Amino acid sequence: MTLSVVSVTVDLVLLTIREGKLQVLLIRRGIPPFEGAWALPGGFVLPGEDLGDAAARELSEETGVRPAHLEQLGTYGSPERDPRGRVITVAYLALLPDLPAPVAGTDAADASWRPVPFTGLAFDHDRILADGVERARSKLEYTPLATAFCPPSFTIAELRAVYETVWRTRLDPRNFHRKVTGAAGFVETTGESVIRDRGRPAQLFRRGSATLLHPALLRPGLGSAQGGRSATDC
Amino acid sequence: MTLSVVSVTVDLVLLTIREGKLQVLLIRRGIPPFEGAWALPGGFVLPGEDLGDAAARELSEETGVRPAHLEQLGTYGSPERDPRGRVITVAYLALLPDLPAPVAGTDAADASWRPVPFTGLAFDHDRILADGVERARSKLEYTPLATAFCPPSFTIAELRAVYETVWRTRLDPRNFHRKVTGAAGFVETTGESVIRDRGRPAQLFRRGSATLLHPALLRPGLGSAQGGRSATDC
DNA sequence: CACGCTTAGCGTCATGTTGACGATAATAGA
DNA sequence: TCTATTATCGTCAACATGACGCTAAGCGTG
Repeated sequence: MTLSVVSVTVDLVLLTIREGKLQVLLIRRGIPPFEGAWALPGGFVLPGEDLGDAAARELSEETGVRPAHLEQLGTYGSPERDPRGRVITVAYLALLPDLPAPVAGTDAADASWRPVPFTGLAFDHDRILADGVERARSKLEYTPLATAFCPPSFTIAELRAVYETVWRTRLDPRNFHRKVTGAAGFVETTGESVIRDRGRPAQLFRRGSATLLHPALLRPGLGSAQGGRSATDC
Repeated sequence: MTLSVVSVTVDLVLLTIREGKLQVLLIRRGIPPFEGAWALPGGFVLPGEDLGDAAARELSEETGVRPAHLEQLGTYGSPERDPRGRVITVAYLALLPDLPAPVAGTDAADASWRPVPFTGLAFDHDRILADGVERARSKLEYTPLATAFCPPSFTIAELRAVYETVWRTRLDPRNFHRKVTGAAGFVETTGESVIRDRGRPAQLFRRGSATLLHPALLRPGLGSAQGGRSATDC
């Protein structure tokens, strides 16, 4: 049996909502291949390092934040994906609130948030980014992960803005309010209230303890069609 | 930056339903490490071979069947998972009908179907198997993948037996019939009918064209609890 | 300070989905 | 023919959903 020796990297799809748009953290590559192109942040897995630890380390290096949520997205290993040789990458997905410090101490050439969709990335990162966005869209349906985009306390309207931004849809504020407050463990009230724009003050909420939404918040529109085939299908 | 050179394998979680039980294909290891222990089938990725291709090749080698469905399950890369050194594995999940030929030309010591749950596997395969079973359970909810366990044509009762076996639940035959025939594109009638056990003859169906079930068939019982944290979470 | 603008949050209603379960149909075997 | 057994259709109450009316509670302005 021929033993294939390869290099392994982790790449991060870091999503946030800034200026009302879904954005992804990209770095501009300072070295070949794809010098000057935008790419997902990432790096080689260190010897003796677990994959999830490598992803958390990269996340910390890039943003300085402790991840509210970091999940494995998929592994990409096409033989031609890296001109330097056989490099497979394990992609991770994280959802972050709008960070106060734009991008903390980063070792990359330069890093910045870019609105998605964004194409022309190095390697197969277009595909990885697309898979990450689709994963995020679908996870908002049946998990309370939308709160990962929010600060510790937030209003229902702000949570709704997360859904509207990620799903690129408009949701009825009254029905949304009913469903969010009705889903067990999604959010819990803090007792405080604030005035965000104009109008009546809104209650502040924090994340609840549920890990799964019941009932789920299904995306409107797509009756039974869609079914975006993901990279993990064969 | 220290470049970590590792070996990459693919491992397969092949699930089927035999004798009314959910079973997984295991091989008995003929060489160290874990000589004599049961393990998931798998092998090294060949140079120049894509990950999905490697999984499909292993599947073909083990079972001789063309996969009805083969999806990436996750990647496992703990530094201690293989005593021989740094080996990370990309796990794939396939759901198969009860194969006529038990296990076709296999190169492994010996291979056989074992009922799940089954523990004591080599490496971290206990974990991978558990993740695969949980993935299969959850995919039955919102995809028509249960038909992958069935032969080309099947009765509603046989499809229900798939759900009952995988979910370890009992389902109401009348409600199940209504939901399956009501979900657009799940199954389509062939016009034929057969007598399986005793009783009234049942219509035969084949898979429909849908890739997503609408509405979904949710597992009964688990109100909002569960939330099995998967290996891909961090 | 009254008025209108704006957003929050509650209520209503028709429709669709779900679980529980009754009723009937169609076969084999006694 | 009768009975056991399974398939399939129907009914009903409880709940979820989308569309949308209505009131509450702030602000700014004249």
